[in-house]
Amino acid sequence: MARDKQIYQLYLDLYRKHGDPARFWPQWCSRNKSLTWREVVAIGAILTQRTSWHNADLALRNLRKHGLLSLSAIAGLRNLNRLTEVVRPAGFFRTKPRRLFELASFIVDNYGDLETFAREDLKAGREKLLGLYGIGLETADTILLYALDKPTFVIDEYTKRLVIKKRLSEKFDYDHLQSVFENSLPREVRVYQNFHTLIIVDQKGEEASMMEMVE
DNA sequence: ACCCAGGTGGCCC
DNA sequence: GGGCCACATGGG
Repeated sequence: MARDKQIYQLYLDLYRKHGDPARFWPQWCSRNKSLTWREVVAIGAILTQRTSWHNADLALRNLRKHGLLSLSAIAGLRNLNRLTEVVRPAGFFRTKPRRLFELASFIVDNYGDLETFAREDLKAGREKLLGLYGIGLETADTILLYALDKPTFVIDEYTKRLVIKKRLSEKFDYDHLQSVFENSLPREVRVYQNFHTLIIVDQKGEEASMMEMVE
């Protein structure tokens, strides 16, 4: 089977096996979309860097409890002392608060909110996110795909493991793997979102802990 | 007492 | 430009 057909078939198989992966997304992401759901996704993308979702979730709950679960609240902070304490469960307390503040002030100062930033086209928005401290390829694509509904495929550790296991590529650098997936799938945001989630759910098991942070 | 988890930036050669 | 390495917390 040609590689592109094989990859799309893999998506169909995973979908059939696990069902609609949207049910694994946190409630604030799937249903009950509040005005700030994009912001929670973007903040979560930074908090979960090299960190279990459970720990990132503890930090998200803490942010909400302290009224800091929004980009404007974070951007308005005088210093990072309180933010540091609040996101501590997510680890990397020296870097993550600064990364959150950089993203928040960039969006708030230049666009006001993520709805407005989402008007940038994919390529321009991606370049701008990548220019921020602490936002690399995976975090940028995660924000673009899940918070801004842009069609860019996220390559993470789970995706790489799948590529190795199924021998989908000989090269493993980010850009190449991304093109392998994007060239094999219909260019649809929902397909990219579903596939990425399914890859994780398939490896972690059905109890994928993304379901936490309910209300 | 280990080992791991949706990465990133800063070194080194 | 690829190949290491520190970074921090909570849970198994």
